[in-house]
Amino acid sequence: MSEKEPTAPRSGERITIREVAQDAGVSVAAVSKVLRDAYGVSDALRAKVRASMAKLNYRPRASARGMRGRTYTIGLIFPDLRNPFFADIYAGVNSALERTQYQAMQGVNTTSGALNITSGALIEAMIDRQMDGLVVIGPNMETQALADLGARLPLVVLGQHNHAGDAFDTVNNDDQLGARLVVRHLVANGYSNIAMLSLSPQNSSIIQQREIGYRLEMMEQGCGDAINILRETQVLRDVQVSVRRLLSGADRPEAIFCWTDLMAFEAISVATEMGLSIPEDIAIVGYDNTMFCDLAQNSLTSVDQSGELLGLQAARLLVERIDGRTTAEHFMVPPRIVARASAGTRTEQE
Amino acid sequence: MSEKEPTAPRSGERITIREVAQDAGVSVAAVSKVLRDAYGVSDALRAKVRASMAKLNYRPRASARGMRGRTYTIGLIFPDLRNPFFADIYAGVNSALERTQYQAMQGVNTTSGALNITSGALIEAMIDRQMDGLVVIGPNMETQALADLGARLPLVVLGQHNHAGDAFDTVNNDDQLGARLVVRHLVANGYSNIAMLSLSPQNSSIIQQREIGYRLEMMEQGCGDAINILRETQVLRDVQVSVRRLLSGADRPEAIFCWTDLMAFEAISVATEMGLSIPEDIAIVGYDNTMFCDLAQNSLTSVDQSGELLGLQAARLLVERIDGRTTAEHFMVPPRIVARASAGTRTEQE
DNA sequence: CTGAAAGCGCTTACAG
DNA sequence: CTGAAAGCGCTTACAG
Repeated sequence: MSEKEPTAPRSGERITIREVAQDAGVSVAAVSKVLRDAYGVSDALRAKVRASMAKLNYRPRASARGMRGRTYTIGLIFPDLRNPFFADIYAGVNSALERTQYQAMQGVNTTSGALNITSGALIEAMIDRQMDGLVVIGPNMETQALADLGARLPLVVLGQHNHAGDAFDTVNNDDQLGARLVVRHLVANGYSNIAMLSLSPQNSSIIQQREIGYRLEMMEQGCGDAINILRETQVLRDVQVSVRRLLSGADRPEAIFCWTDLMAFEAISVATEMGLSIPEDIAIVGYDNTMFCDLAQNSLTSVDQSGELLGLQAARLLVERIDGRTTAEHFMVPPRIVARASAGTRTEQE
Repeated sequence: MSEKEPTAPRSGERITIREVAQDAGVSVAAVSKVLRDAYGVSDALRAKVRASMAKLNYRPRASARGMRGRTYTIGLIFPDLRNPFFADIYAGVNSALERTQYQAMQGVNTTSGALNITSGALIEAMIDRQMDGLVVIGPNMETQALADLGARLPLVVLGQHNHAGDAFDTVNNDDQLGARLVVRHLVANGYSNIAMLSLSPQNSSIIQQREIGYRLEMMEQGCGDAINILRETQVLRDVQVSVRRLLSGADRPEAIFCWTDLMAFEAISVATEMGLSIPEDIAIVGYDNTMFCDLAQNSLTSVDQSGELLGLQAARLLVERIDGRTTAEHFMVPPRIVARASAGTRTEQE
């Protein structure tokens, strides 16, 4: 190799724990202890080692540490990269990890189109790479599969309401309440014939919770007869066709509650193409309160689920698990409706 | 630990190379060779080892491999997660890696607001974790800093036009041509007073190239007098203020070329709020051809830079570098304009 | 073509 | 509190 070293460490490549030990005049084991903030080192020794580490610009190699201990790396598994909501979660995870030795490495689960099953490949790849723990986001996995995974390594699941004993922690937005808030808001604004655009297949407990919330609140608001759940895949083409059919029908609803902003934007698009005005002809509500909701061309009423807080809690819980907690914890964040023009007060038509 | 093993490997935890060797009746070194597809093993031995690996469900540990050889992990560094364009790049990287042993791990460079400098922290964390190579996307780093990084490990830079000898490969969209295409398209559709909304600080060579393309083509089209470049940070608030000022002025341009779709969506929002119609009052063009361009409420004319192809090439080049190539390669993808309503044919006003 | 041995850079018991 | 030795699971020269 013809590599030139910028700061030219004497031995050749990278500074190792051995060189730090030599420089500080202590044993390799002592340096290791300082590195891990382990119990049983004098302040004097710690200071000497710290000084040498700084002087030599020492950085431990995660893979070597992982051979016996931890890699100080946690895996983050996203279901998708297109939804800007995930950026909030990521920010939260990072801010929780900021003052720790942990670093998050992210992977996106490649779901094959409409099938949308979380493949084990990425998870196995992360385990092969010795992740100390995993945060899995919005997985389309059976609860049992998650429990099995949680038996193999520390696991926090974000966006899954089903528990499985102490196998893993969960962090969730209260999706049932979120859906209720949407219905309440619409009813308060004068809408009663409210349809819901949901996801197919609806094996995700998030979807299930939102559907339940929608149903229950519709009934409580006396709109039980109008309950109408349309389930569609995430494929844009399919969504468009579905929405178009819904809006063309004789019994066109007054409002559509879309399970995610991305679908709501599609609904706005179709309505616009059909020459309908929002919310006069059709009110639309989304979920996630994505940054695009604020744009005037969307002005989409949506449910904020505090993605950053969700990510923060998930990372915090995972580090606790890595540090030895073996009982499950479940964190739930309250949703909040953000009102915009797309579901503004209904004005009588004819 | 009270962990239960699902498939119950005899020894306790995970199957190691030693157990495979024992099962196959060969040496540990032989298994290692089969694992690495290394030169010098008989077909018979290879078959035996493969059979044992499959039977025992053996999976090598990346960190152990990394102690002497490779981790078969490459780092992907994104500047941001909010731009859906990056999802295309990610898909391309993954499809290039699909049939290899390599796995991409992704990190997002946390840029601090308007400052937008690629911090070394994430890069160092990736090096600590023994990434075999790095794909850095749209970095705001000096060319020299990239060259230094390339001297430390295999490096491909995506979205940076400046070369530095053989230190790293680059993969780019032809941004200068892309900007030219925008101007040509607008001029062909009847617009001549075309402003450009660019990024500040414009230390990215992508931005520089797009500005150059805009300037040159404006001059060649005889619109040199109308050249007007506005530079704004990525902060939404700032963009809104800038666009509003631009659109309120007495000399309002006929069209705005925005350096990225995200900014174009903001421009559409501001124009909409001001009661202007698009493209009658103001035409708008973006860059990236994000999925949101297709929505009727945006219908944004944009430049497609084939994100997936960019990602694919970057990963391919990186694996070549890891495999020993030491001379630089530079890959350039031609851009393509995608015409939509936001820059449709200009109709005379007064 | 095949294998025994050393070693990668750490952590982990275990002595002192 | 401190350190010498063994070992984590692989790969790498080097013999045979």
